[in-house]
Amino acid sequence: MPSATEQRIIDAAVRLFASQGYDATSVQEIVNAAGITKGALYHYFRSKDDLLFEIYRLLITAQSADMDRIIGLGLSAGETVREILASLVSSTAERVDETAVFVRELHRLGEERMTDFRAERRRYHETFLAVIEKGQADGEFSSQVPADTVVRIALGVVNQLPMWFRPDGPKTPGQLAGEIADFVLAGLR
Amino acid sequence: MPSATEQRIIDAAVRLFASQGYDATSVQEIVNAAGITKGALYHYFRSKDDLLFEIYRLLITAQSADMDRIIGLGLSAGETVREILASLVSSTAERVDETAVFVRELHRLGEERMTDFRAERRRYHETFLAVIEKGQADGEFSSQVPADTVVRIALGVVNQLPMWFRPDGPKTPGQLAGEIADFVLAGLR
DNA sequence: GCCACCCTACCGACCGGTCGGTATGCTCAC
DNA sequence: GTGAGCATACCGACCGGTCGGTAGGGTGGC
Repeated sequence: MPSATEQRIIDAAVRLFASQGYDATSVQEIVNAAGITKGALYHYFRSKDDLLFEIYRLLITAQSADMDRIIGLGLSAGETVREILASLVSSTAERVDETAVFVRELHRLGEERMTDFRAERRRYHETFLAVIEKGQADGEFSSQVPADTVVRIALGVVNQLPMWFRPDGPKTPGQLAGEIADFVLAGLR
Repeated sequence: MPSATEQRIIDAAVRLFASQGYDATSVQEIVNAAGITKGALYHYFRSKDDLLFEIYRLLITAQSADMDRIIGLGLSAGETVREILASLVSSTAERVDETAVFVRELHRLGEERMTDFRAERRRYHETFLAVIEKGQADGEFSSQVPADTVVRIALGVVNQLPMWFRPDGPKTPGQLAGEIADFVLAGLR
């Protein structure tokens, strides 16, 4: 469990990285925004890169846990797809800054961490894929469009969400999640 | 029309920006990759930012021209949507690096250029939106999912394309374009 | 024919400033 | 007293951009 100071560093970093980008944000700006000093930051994080990676880790961990929980419910393919999308859209809408940083700065991951990340994403991807393929095999979904393309489309929208979603916009995360799920499921009939 | 040297600068910059990010790429790296010197680069571009903006400009100009051309064909809503997606997916697949830079470094645009860009994107967005709304009004498309959400989904996939599309992958840009168009149109029935 | 003049294209050493990171030491809870 | 939790001062590397200069080709006056 992170200390209060650690949490403030992460919060400040996420906000700044999201609005300016990782490289354009100096460590000094982060510590100023967090109301601490460099000494404190380097007490908790080994490097600026480590701080970025910690943001990734928190996001990925939460998403994977959500996915596993939903799969565990044992719903039908259609209901599972709806639940996954609803949960993903909602959690992404609530953490737009984290997601924006994540999507934009992914390429900064070093070789080793990139490998780890790809493995985790692949697992996530294939879990989702399996749900759709099962739905297709059972005749619940149409097989007109390959399952992997459907997954790409569905996850693509979510990753792009930070580009246009605004918390003060006309639609609540819940509404949006419903509309997106409706559309994806309509495409699978 | 850009000179050969200018073109080499742009090509090198696109490649480096795509693989490392804008800030992480130094001007020196660009000129080394292009086989020229800093003097030459600053002879053609006023700043590193200008170079980035030129990359955006080329991409946006081409996309808008494609869209206008397709609208001008006077096809049905369904055929228009298919044509727009096919052309967008294909051109994006052919210029993954440009698109990756574009999506990732958008936030670096200054105030004025950002305003210009938003106006152009809005125009693009609303042209696409109008096609879908017309299809819905004519009864060619279902109105179950709001047209703006459909547009968001469709354009979202395209922007995410650089994240996973590989030219040496199993699917050609044409196949992919077809599958994506199929799925979007299936969701609109 | 030729030379003075100029212009575009380009070179590369250099500068002011910024940045990530470190070294050192204080302080206070246990 | 001792280690976790910080603050402060500072370092060296690097970066975007500048600037004085050059190479070479075109052009017009004679």
